[in-house]
Amino acid sequence: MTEETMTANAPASADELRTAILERYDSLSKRLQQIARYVLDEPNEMALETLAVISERCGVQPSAIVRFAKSFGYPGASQMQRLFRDGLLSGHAGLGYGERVRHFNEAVAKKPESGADVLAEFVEGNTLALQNLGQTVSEADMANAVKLIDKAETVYVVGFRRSFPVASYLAYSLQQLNKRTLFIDGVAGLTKQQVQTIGPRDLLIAVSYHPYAEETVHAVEMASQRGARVLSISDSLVSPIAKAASLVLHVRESEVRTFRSLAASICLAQALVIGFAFAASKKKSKAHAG
Amino acid sequence: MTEETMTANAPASADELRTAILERYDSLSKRLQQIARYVLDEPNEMALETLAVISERCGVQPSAIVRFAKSFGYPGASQMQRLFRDGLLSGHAGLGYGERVRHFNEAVAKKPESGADVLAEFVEGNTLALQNLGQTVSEADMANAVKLIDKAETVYVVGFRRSFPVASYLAYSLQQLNKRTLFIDGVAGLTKQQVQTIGPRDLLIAVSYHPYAEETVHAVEMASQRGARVLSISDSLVSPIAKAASLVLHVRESEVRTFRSLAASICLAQALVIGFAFAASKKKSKAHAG
DNA sequence: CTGATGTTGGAATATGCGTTTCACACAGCG
DNA sequence: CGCTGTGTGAAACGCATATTCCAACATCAG
Repeated sequence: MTEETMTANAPASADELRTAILERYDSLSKRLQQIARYVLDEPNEMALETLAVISERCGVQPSAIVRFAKSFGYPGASQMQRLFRDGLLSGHAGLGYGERVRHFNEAVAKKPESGADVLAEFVEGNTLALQNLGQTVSEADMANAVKLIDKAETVYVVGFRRSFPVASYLAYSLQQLNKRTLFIDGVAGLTKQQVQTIGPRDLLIAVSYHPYAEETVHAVEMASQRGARVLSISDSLVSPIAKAASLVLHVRESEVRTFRSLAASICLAQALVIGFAFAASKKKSKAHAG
Repeated sequence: MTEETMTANAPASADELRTAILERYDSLSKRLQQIARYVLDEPNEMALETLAVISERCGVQPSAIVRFAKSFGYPGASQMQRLFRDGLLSGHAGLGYGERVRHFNEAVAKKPESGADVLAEFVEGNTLALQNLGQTVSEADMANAVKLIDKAETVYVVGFRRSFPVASYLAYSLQQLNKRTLFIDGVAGLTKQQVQTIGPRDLLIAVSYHPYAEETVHAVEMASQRGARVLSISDSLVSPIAKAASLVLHVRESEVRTFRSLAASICLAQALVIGFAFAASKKKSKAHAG
């Protein structure tokens, strides 16, 4: 039996497949060895080129690749390709990120109605969102954001509804660090009046997610008009608070049963604050020395 | 001329396309803007999912995506997808797995001076905290907490300083779900007066971490004296707000460079809210049926 | 209100894909 | 030398996909 279709014990990750190939390499036929080499050497190509392209690149027939995949227990070559795609998405964080995302979505798709393991879903979803955050927000963005805070004479913070917790955290923490901070909390309907005091040397940190609160959008526009810098934390690069911003930090929150989370945003906010804390302390010690 | 097929000056890289979208975003039609947002926000999906999947994810017809691509000068949507795939490749370009791990470890080892290092640490720390949360908080606890909320006539929510974001999130979300909620926000120093209205059929949700804010502790004591139930979210089972509580949800937050996080607490709060949402909707439908 | 212009959704179409099939090549063995 | 079983290549198949097309719809100027 040359082609055993035992889907059961097929390698479930790119790394597992790699080791499996190395084990069985000697027992493979010449052509299959040729493919094996290519699979080991060019995981990227395997991930996102079509079978036709791959087969041409390594001088093999498409059917041979299908045979190769089957000999390792996959129903077809596509399923094997998926492993490499998942690996590509995962970056260097956890293994099998892509697969976990898919698995997670599938699990959530069906309605268990248990209500109790909602927590488990959130833990999983937020974990994924955090991993994603670490990968999508660049070092440069963080550095620039910290610089914006550092240079500002006064930091204004605004965020309503769902964004309010994030904004309040930012305001509270910055104040704790002795940064001159004004939290636009909307109490007594004084939002506009509070924003109107912003000036060209100040920074407005605006937090808003879809659907974007009117007050926040207005605050951003007003701050921009008055010449202040704007740092936006949002879920889209084209959100109403992103256009006029000097810098946009893009957060993709997990969404569980139509409820979007905030854990990733809180995480980002906190990283921002602490990044600023270190920058500030460094500057201070430098000033003392000089 | 709605669809000009000018392949000549189409953006040649993912970044170019991004800026091109941002430029022309306002002049796009509603549906095309919807797609633009997705393209900007989910480059990974754009890279390796099929048109059918993408169109479903952002609630659009496949043909609309083709139109979008054509409006930016591509002959079809596939050509646009290629950009993102190439970008994905260059992003992780050539880094072997071992090399990536090494790079990551080096980044964590050195003292954090730029923001991204801090972010990476937080992502790691919060991930662990989330996992821990999933393991330590039992289903029974969650179910009981939900029951407490469900039975309460009015839910009072209190939390100051670092706990304020969590409390404000709880208050906002419960209110959204049409639960009668009173957020004790401490505005105008009316904390005591607000708590004094609590009664035996009400619930106080108190959020507090070390060092425990006086006002929160007082609020818990007062609520307990007045015969109300108390649900405490805290970092210790013997904290001042735990003693008098009907139920304590124990959250162990991650601590990075002496700054404690909030991601796990937010996660718990959200799970709580959604657990309640399901319980409420189930109850409602049951009432309708009976 | 009306017509013109641009936009949208969904069925129809055609292309390209992965997969299967089958004939052939080749080695092992009687 | 012929038979058998396995590996291989090329073409055919079926299918999913991207794409096209057209009718219905929204928008807006006059």
